[in-house]
Amino acid sequence: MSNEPSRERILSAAGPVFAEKGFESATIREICAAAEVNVAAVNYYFGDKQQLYLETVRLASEARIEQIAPPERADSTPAEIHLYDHVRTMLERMLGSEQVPWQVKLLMREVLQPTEACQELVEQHFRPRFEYLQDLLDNWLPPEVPTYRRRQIALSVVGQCVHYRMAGEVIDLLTPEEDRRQYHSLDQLAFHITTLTLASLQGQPIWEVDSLLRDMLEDLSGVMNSR
Amino acid sequence: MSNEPSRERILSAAGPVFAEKGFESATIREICAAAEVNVAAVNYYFGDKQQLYLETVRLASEARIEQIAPPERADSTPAEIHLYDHVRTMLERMLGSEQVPWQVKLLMREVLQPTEACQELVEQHFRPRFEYLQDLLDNWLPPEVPTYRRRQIALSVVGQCVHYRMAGEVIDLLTPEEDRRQYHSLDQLAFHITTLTLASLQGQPIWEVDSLLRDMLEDLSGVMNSR
DNA sequence: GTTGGCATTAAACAAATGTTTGATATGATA
DNA sequence: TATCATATCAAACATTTGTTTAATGCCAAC
Repeated sequence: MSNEPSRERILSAAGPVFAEKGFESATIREICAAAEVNVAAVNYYFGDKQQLYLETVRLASEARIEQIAPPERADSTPAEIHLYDHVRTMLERMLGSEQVPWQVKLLMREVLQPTEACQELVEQHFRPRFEYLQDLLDNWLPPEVPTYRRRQIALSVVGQCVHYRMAGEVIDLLTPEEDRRQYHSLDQLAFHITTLTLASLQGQPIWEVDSLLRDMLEDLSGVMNSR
Repeated sequence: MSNEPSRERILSAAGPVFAEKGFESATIREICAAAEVNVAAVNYYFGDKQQLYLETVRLASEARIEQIAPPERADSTPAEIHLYDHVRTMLERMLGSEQVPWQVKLLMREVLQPTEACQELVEQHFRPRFEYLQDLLDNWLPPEVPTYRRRQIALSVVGQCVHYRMAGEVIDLLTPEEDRRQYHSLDQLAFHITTLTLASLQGQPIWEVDSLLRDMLEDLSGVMNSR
């Protein structure tokens, strides 16, 4: 860590600080202290505070996407599993690892209160994934369902996932700790959101879709031990 | 406005400023300038910046809740309509009026990054409404569905609503402006979220629930012209 | 009219902020 | 060795921050 060149040390240190405090409240002095470099280094390497911030956001989104990829599946894998994979990957990117990674906190700030960095973020990362989700949903939607309705359903899926991150602390206050430990694992959240979505698309109540999807997942885990 | 007593003028001015910039980035000087009072007035009336902030959050939640109440319904009104009303009211509180009211922005900040003010907020406002929603869902859930599953379904409903506020700016980037104008009205968003939820509970695909709920709403609007 | 408590004011304070400066060290190149 | 661009440093700079102070204005009560 300490033998990294200064420029990289600053970037590594800036990420968590910007994520935790936001652009305004983060101070160059705190970042430089964490990076063990002189306060003048930020201006020397990046020009000013804002350009350091922009560079940090760029790295954050790339890093988080590359960190967690959806599992590879055989072509014959049923669409239900692909939907489950997508939901679970989304959740894992946002909730994965015991404490929230700084990359996620930083991206959340951009979503909630976009700066210059946001447009790039949407086009490079969000839009492609969102369109893939819409294509997935076509497996169940009859062709006469209009485009705007497809988008709304996809937004519903994303909204359910994002909620556990955005409102995470409030949800924790609303949920008994016992239940949280037991039922808020990545797998179980992904399972719930997938079945609720499938139920509304297939015309079966949730609790029936539950066992269907559960069987599919168990078949898979016989073949490969993902999950 | 100018004849209000200073203390109230400060509170009125502080709301929008805190909402827009957050606690740290908002400055006492800006608030006092907007309120047309001396910089010392905040410390005189509230002690310090933080206590002014706490007071502002308290007022924001109360104001927003009282501003928008769900419509009154006859006892015979079907549960589907009550669910629709609840969803629509939630959406209206968060999205209502053309520009986002400062109260909502402030509460969003608390949800995303809770301070002292958040716990009070949850117990006073969020928990009662959340429990009402869970009770509503019991109309469709068979009694053997466990408590944690009820809560998850309720969280899914809330998550879909909140998403349009939290990620509003990103959703705007993902949605053609034409579609936004045409299909993102309060009524239509509430309609979509309600039917998707009902579909998953009743075992009918969305597009069939659509016409069912639409008929119910039209029956109502014959009696009273809410919506 | 004087007193006394409350409200308001301009000014000052200490601390923290982003940024700049000028000197010093380093290490390759000639 | 001398040269030179790069990298690092402590110190200073000019602002801005929340907060305090001490003086002044106001107005009802006695």
